[in-house]
Amino acid sequence: MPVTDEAIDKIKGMIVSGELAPGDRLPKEADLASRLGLSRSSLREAVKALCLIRVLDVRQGDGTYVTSLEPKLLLDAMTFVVDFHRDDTVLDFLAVRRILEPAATAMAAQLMTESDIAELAALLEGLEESPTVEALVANDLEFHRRIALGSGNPVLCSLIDSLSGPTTRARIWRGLTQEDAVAKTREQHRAIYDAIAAHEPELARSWATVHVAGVEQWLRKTLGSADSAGE
Amino acid sequence: MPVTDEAIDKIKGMIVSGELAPGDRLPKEADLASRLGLSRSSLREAVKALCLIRVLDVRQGDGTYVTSLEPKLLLDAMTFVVDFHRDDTVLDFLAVRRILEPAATAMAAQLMTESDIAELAALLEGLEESPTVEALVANDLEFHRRIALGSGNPVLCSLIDSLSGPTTRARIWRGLTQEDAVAKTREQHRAIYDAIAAHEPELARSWATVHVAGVEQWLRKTLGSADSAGE
DNA sequence: GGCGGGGAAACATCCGAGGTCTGCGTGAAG
DNA sequence: CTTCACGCAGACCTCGGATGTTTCCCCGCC
Repeated sequence: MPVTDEAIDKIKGMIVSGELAPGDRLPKEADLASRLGLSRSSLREAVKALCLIRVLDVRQGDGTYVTSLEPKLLLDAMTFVVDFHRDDTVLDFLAVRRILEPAATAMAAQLMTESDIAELAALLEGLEESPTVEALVANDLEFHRRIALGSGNPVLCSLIDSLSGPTTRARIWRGLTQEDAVAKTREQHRAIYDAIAAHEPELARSWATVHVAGVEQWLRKTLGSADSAGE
Repeated sequence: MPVTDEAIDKIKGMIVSGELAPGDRLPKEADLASRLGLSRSSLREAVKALCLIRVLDVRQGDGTYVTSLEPKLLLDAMTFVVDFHRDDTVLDFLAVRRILEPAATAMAAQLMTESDIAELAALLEGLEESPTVEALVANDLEFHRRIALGSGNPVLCSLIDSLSGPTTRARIWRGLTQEDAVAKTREQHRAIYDAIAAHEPELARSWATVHVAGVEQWLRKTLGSADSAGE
């Protein structure tokens, strides 16, 4: 095994074992390198890798620190990974969302406070009559994020957030701006909101299911026709 | 932004844009470095980082290649991330499993073939009467993995697989080997299997829910008493 | 046709030098 | 006494080159 991978494992081990706690500062490059028995160059590769997944945080002129290791932080890194997936797997991701979002929505219907709900309403009201694509995507994303947040489970929230990555979503909306899809989406968002505001978990779950399934169905049709047209 | 991060983005861009397809080979370090306008050292840091999340695959003496980018490969990297989470977030992860596993089990009940089901049965039979902790964990993990695989959705499968990381699971089992928990778990596995074999999605879903919720409840109690005892 | 040797290519590792940024103590000005 | 600018030390950033290791593949031999 390359020394760099070994270094990654060792640093991981130091964190998992508790030797390095969240927020702790690592020894300086030179010291840690000699302690792990490798060169600074190789150590830097290991640190950079752990940096990409948000486990370490290097600050130039200061030092290298262990991040808070909060679920949100670590799962956010997954967004980066999801970006790499090609169109033919989008449906699989959407199917997972179809499982997670209704559950999160039901939980949110039970847990969201009145002020949370008021903010959700403001979000819906804040959308123009004929919004730009960017505004639409941002609003849609924020709406679902607020609900996921309302589930009270940070892992669930981050996961949903990552799965509906900006790239995927933007790509979908780009073709969805036509027709009456915008109006229908708005209606469904409103229905989801109403169910949450009424604290009706099962109703909220159903509307969320309908909503995601609608997107899924539309996407399936679009991809299908694109396939037959393209090849 | 550091040149290394820039390089990561550029390489990512080359892949997402299609300039580099899965399986393609990257230019050699020296060439790519000069093309991206940085030194080999810095480029190597970028490559190493993308390597950790399984986007690139470097083979000494050969070259650097783009991986298949399959969901399984990329989401497997998440296992690495999940390992970093501390005990106090395990419940949140388990709550997500409680959402995903029943759904996957229901899907599996509809989709698994007779030969798949036969293999699942063999797995259950293969467990000794008084298994070691290692055997128990391996068997349990494999049982749930097969079911997740049977859902037909690779993303869902990998996600479930990652969430029930070996570390977490092992830690749970370590305290669960006593008492009648082993027998109860075996019973529930059997019930899940029966429901799948009978192709009864809703029954399978319910048993899976019961199963995961049981673990969740037990863990909540254990963590609770540990907290009150420890502090 | 099969097999083994040898060379070329590419990555792995290390080292050392200069550059840049940050945090913080110091000291003067208000 | 408080505030702010200055400057130093520490730590990371980037670079270029040199050497070791592994793999691939062509070529000659059996």
